[in-house]
Amino acid sequence: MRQVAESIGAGLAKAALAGAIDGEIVEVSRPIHADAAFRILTARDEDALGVLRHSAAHLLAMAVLELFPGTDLGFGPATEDGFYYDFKTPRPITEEDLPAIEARMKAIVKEGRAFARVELDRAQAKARLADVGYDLKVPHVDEIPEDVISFYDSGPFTDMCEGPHVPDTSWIAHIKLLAVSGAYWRGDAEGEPMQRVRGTAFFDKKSLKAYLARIEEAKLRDHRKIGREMDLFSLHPEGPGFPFWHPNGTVLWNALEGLLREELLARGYGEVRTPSVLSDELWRTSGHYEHFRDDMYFLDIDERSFAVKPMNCPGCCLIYGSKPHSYRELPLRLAEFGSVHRNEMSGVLHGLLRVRSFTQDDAHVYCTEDQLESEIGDMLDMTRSVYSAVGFDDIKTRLATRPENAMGDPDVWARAEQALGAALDKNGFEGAWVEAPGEGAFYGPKIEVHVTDALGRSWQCGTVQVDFSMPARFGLEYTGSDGQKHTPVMIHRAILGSMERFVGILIENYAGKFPLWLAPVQAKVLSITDKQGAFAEDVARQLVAGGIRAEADVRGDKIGSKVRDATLGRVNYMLVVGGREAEAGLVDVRSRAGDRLGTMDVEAFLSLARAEVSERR
RNA sequence: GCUGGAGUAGCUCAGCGGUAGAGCACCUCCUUGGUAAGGAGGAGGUCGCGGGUUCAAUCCCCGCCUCCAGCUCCA
Repeated sequence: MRQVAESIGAGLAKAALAGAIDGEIVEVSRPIHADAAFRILTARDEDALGVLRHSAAHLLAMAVLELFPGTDLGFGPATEDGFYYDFKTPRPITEEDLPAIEARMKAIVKEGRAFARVELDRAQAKARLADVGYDLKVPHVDEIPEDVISFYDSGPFTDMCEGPHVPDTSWIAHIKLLAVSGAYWRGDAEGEPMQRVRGTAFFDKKSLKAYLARIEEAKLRDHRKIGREMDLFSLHPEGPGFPFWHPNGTVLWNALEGLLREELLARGYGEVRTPSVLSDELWRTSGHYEHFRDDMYFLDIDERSFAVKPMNCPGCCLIYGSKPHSYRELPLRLAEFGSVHRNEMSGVLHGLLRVRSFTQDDAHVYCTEDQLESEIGDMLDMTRSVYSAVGFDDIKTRLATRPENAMGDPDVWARAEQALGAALDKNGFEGAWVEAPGEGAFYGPKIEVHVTDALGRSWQCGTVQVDFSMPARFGLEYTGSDGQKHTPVMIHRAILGSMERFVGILIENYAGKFPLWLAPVQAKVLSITDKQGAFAEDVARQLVAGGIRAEADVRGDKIGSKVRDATLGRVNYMLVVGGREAEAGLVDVRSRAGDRLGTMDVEAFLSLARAEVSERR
């Protein structure tokens, strides 16, 4: 392939880091067979970064083996953000070792060691692994389906690896080791403990720097830190994973609920509330007891066993089943801001992003199979509308299809998957969704909705799931136009997913600098001297009466100090009142960003602020 | 749940076998200053919890709890 690249042009040959033959990515040194479809990858290709990073993982292993002789290797793949390699070293690697490892890596980069592919059979592969002391990988050879097993040699280093790689180590100049952490051989907690060194690599210095800056920026935006600074929420040892919402955080929560309720009303939903504690039998009927009892909280009351709800759907099904239904009522759309509790493993808890009690902006729609596509379409439309209002316009979707252990008729599955796909196509996601084969729930296919935040990070939030199982389990029915009883299809959907998690994501997305309609403190009236104290407080009262969340700062500090505090407190508008303003009954308005909007009367500011709130700017 | 690390004032952190410190925040007083830090004073701590070692433990040891970084998991 290198010759082909050269024949096209010397520039291309130089830029060629890998190629693709019949869709499979390989290195440029690989021969091209007759009639093969091929392309040449340069740093600009999407797949190129993965090749570079996997090569960087090898580079890391080279350095570690040289610095820690006797190290055994685990796996070293590229990841979304970089790469890692798992090691079993004679002595533990610590953070302090990373600079030395990185320096050695950079020295090897300068050597420009080639990645030379060697192909062996199974027995040769095992012998070679044993020879270099990679004991962990020996049994793995038997699990490789191909008969030809490839190794990549770079100087004294060799590794069993599928490839492909960049031509030589000089390509991997822009690297950074980030962390060392515990891992297990093949991710098995019972297995061999290992150490994972993580890092990242880019083709150019600028991208690497930008990535590292993004990590720093993410730390500054950590919702746990901002949550404390803005007094939004707190967590306590008395309730690990159970967030406490403070007044400021509850403002955010209520604003989001308000937004969702507007949409629910417009889209023909009814809102319901169901109890948090329900009898065991319900959870046996729904199937949750069987599948998820380890994650549920149980309690005994009067010799009866109850469980705290881990999901809202069974309760909603009781509402549906409380009376007979006609096909004329369908689709029946029931929404619930439902608080659920799940006993997640202690190690996974993380601020608001992973909790044990959370509130889903849930809804269950009972409909016929024919109505699936239009109902799902409306849900996607609502998703787009809500996300756009909170500032997320970059939305990605995945369609998770029938898994191995699926229940129900495969034809019904196929039709449902078709309906989901069609709904995606017709609602602005055409060409923008990917299929995730086999990742659906056992009871039905689902759509996952991911948003991209201001730092380019992707978060899974919304979900739309078709359920062929639960209506039958609960014996739910409707009478069709034929006079016969039929079982409805049920759709579960959540737009934000979890209110807690979504607020956490929003905090990080905005770095706490919320648009006016979400901001806990929308305006602060700052007095310049004590003489304006009463006026400042009166202005704040007028603002509150006018529907704006306002406070007055009448401390004996200087105006500069008050501006600074309000700015750090992320208050959207500062209304400065000194002698001139108090005299004229005006306020001097300053935005959070520092723009001076001039003096105006309170009514003028109110109408400006109200417009901004109602438009959710 | 597993591996490793951490827990000292509201926050960020220093200290370290002889019962505790700074900055910011808070309170009081002085200052009344026009758009990102005016000054002085004061208050605030069972050094995460429980055991042990010691004449003496915030400090050393053991157990637990919580948090952090990963792993794993996420209906």
